[in-house]
Amino acid sequence: MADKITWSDWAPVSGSPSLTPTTLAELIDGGQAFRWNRQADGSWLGVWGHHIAGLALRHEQLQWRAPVSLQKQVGPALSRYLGVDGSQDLARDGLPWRSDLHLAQCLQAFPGLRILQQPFGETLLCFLCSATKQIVQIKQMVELLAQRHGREILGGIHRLPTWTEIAAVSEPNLRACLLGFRARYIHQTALFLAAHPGWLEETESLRYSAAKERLCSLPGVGEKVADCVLLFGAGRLEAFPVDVWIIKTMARRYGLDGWKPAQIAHFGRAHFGPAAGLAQQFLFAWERQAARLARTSSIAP
DNA sequence: TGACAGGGGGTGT
DNA sequence: ACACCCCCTGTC
Repeated sequence: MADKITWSDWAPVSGSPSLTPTTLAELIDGGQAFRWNRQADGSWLGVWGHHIAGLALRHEQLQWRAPVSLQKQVGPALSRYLGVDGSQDLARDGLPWRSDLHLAQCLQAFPGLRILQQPFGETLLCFLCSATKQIVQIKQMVELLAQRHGREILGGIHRLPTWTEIAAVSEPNLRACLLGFRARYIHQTALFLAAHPGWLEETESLRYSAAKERLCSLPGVGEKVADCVLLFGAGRLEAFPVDVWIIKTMARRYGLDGWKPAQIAHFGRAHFGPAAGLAQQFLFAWERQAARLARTSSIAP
């Protein structure tokens, strides 16, 4: 399928820090994005918007390539997508790692990890799929949505459907993409967005709290999903999504046993500051890795 | 090897 | 608190 494609040569991603295979996997396949897949040769193939790219590591240096016909647009789009402009380095240094030993440990464990800057509408769609689902399953839904309802880009690879395109799909047909009860939320959201042109773009431009309030008015969007959309799809680093992993990690590493999600979110923003969402990503990566290690070595995390 | 629970990046009532 | 859908994963 993807082998019909003529690829450009591999080239370094300028501005990217060196990465370990683990951190690269955490960055593009760790729950921020759902359309990166490992290929037989160990490289990654990914799709966002109407872009297709390959990523690979050579001696910890990040390399990229693109289908030759798309190469010109993919280059700049990829830099933006990966957030390698340096702004996140400042944000990262501004985190309270000097006084927070656990945070320092997390930052050190995943050097180069960052927040992706994905297309806003697409991020909303992906996180509407995410409720009580694991990454593998979310990827499956998103892939079906793309293959069945999104326009083909190249070589059998499809982009995700736009909200306008989704509005034209019946709820049963959405459900057939393994969406379960999420199909109704996505269908209703699509109808709302179709009836309110410009609503999404306007939401993206609002300040964090106003944007979050608007997102939460959509069916199927609560605080957690809204924060994910604003963090991973609009670069709002102050968004601090609280999911079961963060609840676990805040209980265990910060002594917040029994705290409710809203309380944890409040603590997170107060403790980690304006880039709380970036801190969240490191804590999240750490907790997931601890769980993986525990599973393979049967040692309590 | 195949069937069978159990539970899963939440949201809405 | 519990239903909402239903696929993955770990077990027997």
